Amino acid sequence: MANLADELQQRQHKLAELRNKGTNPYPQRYERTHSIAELIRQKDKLVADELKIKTAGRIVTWRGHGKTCFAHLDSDGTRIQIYVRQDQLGEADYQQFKLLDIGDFVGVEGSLFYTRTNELTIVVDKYNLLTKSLRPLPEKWHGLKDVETRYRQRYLDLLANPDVRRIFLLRSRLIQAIRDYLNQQDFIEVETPMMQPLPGGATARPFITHHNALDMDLYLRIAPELYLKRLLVGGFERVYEINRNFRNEGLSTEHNPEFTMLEFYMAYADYNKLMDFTEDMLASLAQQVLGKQQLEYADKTIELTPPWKRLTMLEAIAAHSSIKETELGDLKQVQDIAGELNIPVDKHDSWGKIVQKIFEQVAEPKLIQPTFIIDFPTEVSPLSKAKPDNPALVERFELFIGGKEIANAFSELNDPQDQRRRFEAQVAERAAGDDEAQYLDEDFLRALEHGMPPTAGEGIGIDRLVMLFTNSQSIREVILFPQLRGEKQTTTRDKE
RNA sequence: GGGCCGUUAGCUCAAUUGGCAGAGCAACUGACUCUUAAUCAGUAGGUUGAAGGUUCGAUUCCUUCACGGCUCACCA
Repeated sequence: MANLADELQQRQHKLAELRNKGTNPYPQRYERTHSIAELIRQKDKLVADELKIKTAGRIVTWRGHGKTCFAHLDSDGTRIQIYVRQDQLGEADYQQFKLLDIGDFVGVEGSLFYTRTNELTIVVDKYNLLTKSLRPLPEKWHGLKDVETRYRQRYLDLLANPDVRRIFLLRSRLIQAIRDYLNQQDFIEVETPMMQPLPGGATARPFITHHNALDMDLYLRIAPELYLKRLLVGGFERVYEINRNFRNEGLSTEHNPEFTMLEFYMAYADYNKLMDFTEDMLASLAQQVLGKQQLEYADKTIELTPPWKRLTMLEAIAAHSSIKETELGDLKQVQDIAGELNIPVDKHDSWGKIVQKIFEQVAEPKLIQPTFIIDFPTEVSPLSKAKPDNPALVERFELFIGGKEIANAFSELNDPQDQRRRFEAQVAERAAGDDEAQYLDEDFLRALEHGMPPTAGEGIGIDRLVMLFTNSQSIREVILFPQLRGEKQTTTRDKE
């Protein structure tokens, strides 16, 4: 009795035996007087008054002693010990109790006391099986370490590894705190299409799908941007959306094909205002969720207390290399520099694109403390408003923390004629072979022609933010079910 | 897609130079009425990721494949 097939069979036999004795192993409901967490909170009164309680949980440990048994029940991450005695239950019920396994859910009735070793414990008068478990849980002491199993069977990971549970609790609290923060500032949360006839608002390869009844191809969105801006045209002045984007790109420790993005738009603001706003928002979130404004990330301490450093992209390159700003003036110069740095450059790459590549190579990984990189090349920012004094640059920033890009924001381009020219430049790049260049969206241009107020908008990668807040080195650690290759077909043995 | 590393019992891990595949926990049987990584005695559990190859002999060496991790490229 002990390879997996045998153990599964063993548990099936116990299940059948319980059924034969009239036990329903999967009853509908169980009325508790207290959750386990509530028992612990109210323990002083419950012990002093010797009150009868009913609670429920999953059996996670088991120590049998002949005619008594100790076990721990877990409910929603909180554990309590139970003490089961044959002289309390009677022999028949006690023998049946021994048919239970680690992993089963039970409801227990009894009262609280302290053991000799001073552990709060329920002495059980009566129990009910609530769910029979047919597969063994991972081992109690070493837990579950196999990364593949952790991701494929995340429920086991959550049961076996308390730190994993904490990460996803924190993720939930962080997202709730973001909603609270924005709602307090008069933002409204909206939902825009995930399936779009044209994938817009970012430079990325999309997933494509097909609607049968309409007989049309649709793209899973790579960004909600163009729809959110239509809402600004429609008179909503502060909107945000927290939802999934889909990009058909490679996977890495920082990229999952579907990822969660916050985008928000603020009318009458520009990118300078958004930098102030972002500093305050992230520092407030850290204070609220972590209780402090410092992050421990990869052996470094990150200080989120504002103000944060603001550097133009050209200044950042100069600050982190021996390149001078004046050496980045024209296309030929940056092509030469890229060549010296062994940065692969495409023949038709623009000045702006090469400058961005140089920046990513020499400066980006060094931006550990929060840093706004501002004033991007216009050529790589087709939706951003140009700087009034220099049309080669736009009012755009990206926020880097811990060497990762966390946010991307700009003064939104609301001049429909300029926007049309920018789209046309993208179409030309696409024709030249860049399959990530953006599409010309006539419907969006029509909206802009009706008038969008001056607006600043920002996107924040929620997964990466959670990585920072939880000191996680891989995006898979903060996504419950990260994308993996298809699993091998389950073996016959495994199905038994 | 490229490079490097990994895959041994349900879980966590061993196995010397190529020489009988092992331990702890989990499981099963028995003992045990305050244990808590319960204890004690015993039992069982393996297509060493898959398929080939070299060899008297392969967990070990070689090839191909699958899956995972890191990394490079692409991106956020």
